[in-house]
Amino acid sequence: MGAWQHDAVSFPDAVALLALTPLFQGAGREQLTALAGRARFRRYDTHDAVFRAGDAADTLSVVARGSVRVYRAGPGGREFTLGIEGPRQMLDLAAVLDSAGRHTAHAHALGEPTQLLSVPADLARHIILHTPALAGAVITHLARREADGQRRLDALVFSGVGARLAAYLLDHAGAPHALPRNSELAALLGTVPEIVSRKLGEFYRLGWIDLARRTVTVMNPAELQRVVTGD
Amino acid sequence: MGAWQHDAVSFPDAVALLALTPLFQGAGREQLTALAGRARFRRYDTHDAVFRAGDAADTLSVVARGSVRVYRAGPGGREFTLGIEGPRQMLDLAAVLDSAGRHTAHAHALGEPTQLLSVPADLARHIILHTPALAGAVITHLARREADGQRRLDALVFSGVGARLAAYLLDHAGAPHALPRNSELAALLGTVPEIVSRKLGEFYRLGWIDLARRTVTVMNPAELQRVVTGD
DNA sequence: CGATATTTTGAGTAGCGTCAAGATCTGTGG
DNA sequence: CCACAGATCTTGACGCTACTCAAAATATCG
Repeated sequence: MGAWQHDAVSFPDAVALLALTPLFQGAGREQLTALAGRARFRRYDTHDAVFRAGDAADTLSVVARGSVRVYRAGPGGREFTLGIEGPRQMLDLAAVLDSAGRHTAHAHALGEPTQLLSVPADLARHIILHTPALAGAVITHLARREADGQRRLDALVFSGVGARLAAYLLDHAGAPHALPRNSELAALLGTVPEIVSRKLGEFYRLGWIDLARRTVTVMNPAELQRVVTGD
Repeated sequence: MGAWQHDAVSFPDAVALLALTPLFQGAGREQLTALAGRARFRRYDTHDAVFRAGDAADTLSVVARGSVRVYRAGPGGREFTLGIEGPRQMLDLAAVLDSAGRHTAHAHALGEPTQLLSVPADLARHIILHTPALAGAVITHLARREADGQRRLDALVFSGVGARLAAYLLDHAGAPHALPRNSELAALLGTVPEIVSRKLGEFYRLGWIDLARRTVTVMNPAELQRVVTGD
């Protein structure tokens, strides 16, 4: 568990953060102050658990600094990453909004000292439901996530690791991009680190990507795209 | 495309159907009549397309009779079933509620002559957003679907076809259950018909299920459960 | 009873996961 | 700046699962 702190500066910071959060764009000052009034900052060190599957989803958290990885755990220590949420993103909104909600995934802090702002779930729920603009934003957000989820499902069903890795590379490599560890990539793609290593090596040998000290550059987007599409 | 009809009896029928739809439980008479006033019934024969990926999601449809399979198409004619919606269920709610929405999946009618009630998307959206009880129901619904989607994702990542089939059997076989075609099962589980056939045969030979004329009965739930969990 | 669809089964293949060893990287303390 | 320890990456060898293609068996329906 991470240490948490709540100091005098919290309140204005909380209002400012909430005001910048995409999902709370439609909120008025009144709602923001109500939320901020019961909000608390917490700080987490890298790898601290933010929540675990089975925990009651009684607070809605917004990332203030750092990032949080939400994942499911499988047998043999394998993990599957559902998402990595950075600043201004919310954690497991779905579980929090489902009134009987329990978290169905684990989440832990990544990278830099991570700071989250948490507000009680029932308050967040109440305010969201009674502010049409917020409800609309939340619904749009959940709808998009469902579409994303469907895309991920059929990537798993219809295509192989090579295709999923190629898609990742095309997404994240307009500019040269610092690759995460192979184990993180594997968790993102639904495979194991060894396979990621082999596929990366393969793309490199084909000259489709350049790879130096964990920095990747896409050299041949067209060929990668062909792999995504399915040879 | 299916033939459609709109007759004099439509309106009261539409109000009645909407009133029974789980998602519209929170709607008042006023909202129901507004929706029903612009609703139209359409009838589809088996295999008629209800919508296709890429179509504008400009109407929200509720199943009145029959059922509709929503699926994504992969290479080589393979399909992956996202869901089968029966009476009082809504079709691809997520796409309809995402304002810029286009359908990202295909849908076609199944079984009996299928009848759908469709209301314009913008009207549905407007009414939902301005009725807190409705917004709440929609949000809860989308949240549950996200949880379902996550469960399906990790079933694909962490377990094999055998485990997914066993889970299906345990879900649908309190009572003896009429199995769908192997191709439908395959689309549901993310595999191909041949594998479904083999796995069913295997469970049968082990005595875990009984299988006669496409009617399956679970004989040994404990062993099937072990397969789901992961040996 | 015949025609067609569906299921079953066999045989071959490709992709992925596992295990284990070796190579490379990273950070630390001397 | 170097040496060392621990982590991470790479690579090989192997087995298993699932997919493909094709043919035979069975079921379904008129």
